Amino acid sequence: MRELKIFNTLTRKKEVFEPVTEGYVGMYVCGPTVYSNAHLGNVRTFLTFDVLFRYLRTIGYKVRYVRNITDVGHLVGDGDEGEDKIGKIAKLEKLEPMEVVQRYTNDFHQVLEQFNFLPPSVEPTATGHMIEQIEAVKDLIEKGLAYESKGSVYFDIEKYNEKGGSYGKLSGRILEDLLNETRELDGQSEKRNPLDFAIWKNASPEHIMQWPSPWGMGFPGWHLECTCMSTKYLGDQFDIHGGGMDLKFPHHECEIAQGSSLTGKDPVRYWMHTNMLTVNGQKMSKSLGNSFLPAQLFAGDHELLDQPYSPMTVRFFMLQSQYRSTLDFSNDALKGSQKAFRRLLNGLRIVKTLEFVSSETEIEEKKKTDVVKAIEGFYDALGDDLNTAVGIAHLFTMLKYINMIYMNQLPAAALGETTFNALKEKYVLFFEDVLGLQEEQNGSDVAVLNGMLEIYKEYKANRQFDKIDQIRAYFKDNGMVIKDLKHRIDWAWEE
RNA sequence: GGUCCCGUGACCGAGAGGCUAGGUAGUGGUCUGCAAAACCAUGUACAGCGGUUCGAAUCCGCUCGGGACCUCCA
Repeated sequence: MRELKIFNTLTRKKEVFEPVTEGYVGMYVCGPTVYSNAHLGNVRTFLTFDVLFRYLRTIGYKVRYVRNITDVGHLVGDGDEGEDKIGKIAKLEKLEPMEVVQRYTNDFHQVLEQFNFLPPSVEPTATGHMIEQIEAVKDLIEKGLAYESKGSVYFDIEKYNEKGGSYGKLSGRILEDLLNETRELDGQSEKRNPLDFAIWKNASPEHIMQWPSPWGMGFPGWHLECTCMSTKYLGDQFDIHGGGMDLKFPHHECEIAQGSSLTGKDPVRYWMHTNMLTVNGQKMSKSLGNSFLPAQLFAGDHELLDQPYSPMTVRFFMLQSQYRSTLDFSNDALKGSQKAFRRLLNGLRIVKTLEFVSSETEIEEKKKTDVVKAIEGFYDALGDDLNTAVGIAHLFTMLKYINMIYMNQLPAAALGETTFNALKEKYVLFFEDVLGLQEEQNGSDVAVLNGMLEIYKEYKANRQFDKIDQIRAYFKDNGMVIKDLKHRIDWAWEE
């Protein structure tokens, strides 16, 4: 098994990954609250873990990837006092809450599919784990770490810390500072301490999402679902927990508090947090109103865009940066990625057709080493805290040799058969399986294209250049170009 | 106000004490009916000012600029 280093938020260091159980990885990622459309910022986070999932499998791990859907309990506005997000939309649009949930769950799935994400192993929902959550609340009360107040139940931060917990350790916060800085909010009288958070909320009669519980009708607190679902499917302590940086505090901090209180174990070994996607240097977020919807991007239908960009272009664009850096979203950057991605994509088509031809040619050691280094470099880069940017740099080195062979600038034999085959095999593996990039279909029929190329050849033999230009124009209109090479005629996606 | 992060060439973006990241754009070349593609060559970039060091984009300090979290957010 190749070594994987992960930057662990808990220790603020890169650590060599060691799974709880050899050969197996349990990974949990906080999924979306399905009350609105997924935007590109959300996509970046899920993309990071999609690539991690793919990479872990590629290097031989058996991975159970759990990504939840939050369909209740996530409140609008401040702390524990707002309305349920889904309930609010349901009321506004006069829908059943489950209709809201279904609509945006479908949207979420559709978006992820467009970006070629692998489905997780388990995709649990909060409403589907009501019993587990109620049991967890009971348990926490019994352990003296939670208390009931007016039909709601709160987690007791002070008790937790008295018993050896250290609330704030993930986000680097000091409890005293937090206590001093907490803003006074209305209705906090229900809590003993402003930092305490709801694990069960009392529901007023008009609240449309509620369930019976020992504390009356109500619904679970947001943080609790992740604790219940992660430990249910991955165990009391599991390997990797991921999410956006903005969930570090308080959401993940609360998960640690709940999880370790319930099981006596620190629930997560490696915490990973993805950085934000920014627009003009500012975080893309729903509340700031600067978010892009994938559909707007694909249609080019946004004031900041002057053309559409395909899902794979965007996927590639995001992979060109490291997940812990902010990534700024701009037209110019996207354009560069589009061109670069098409080059790589044409390389994919080409490499699949290349065959080794043995010849008298001597092996060119320098080039051979170059290829081998690029292949190893790709693995090393991904193994170094998922550095896809560096991985892609190595992919471009591989592309260069693929192109040289294809163009007859370098005989395949100069690399030696083993290296040639590795180049061919790994390029496809890295591109498709690890990075999750793929050909984007536009419905062109390869047989028809090849027929046109035959005609092109005839015209060329007859030096009928006007006809040739016509064919070229036709290809261009369809996003393709004809590659008129010395030794062959082929087509490629226009870059 | 508290905690933390970032500022890299025309643009995007890796790296994190000595070793050409990469991509896009530009320029020159090889090739070509012409193109395109491909390949080759080409940029003395690391916000500013000090300091540590044989050596700093990388470490330390200050200044300027930007951002995140502290409240729902991936």
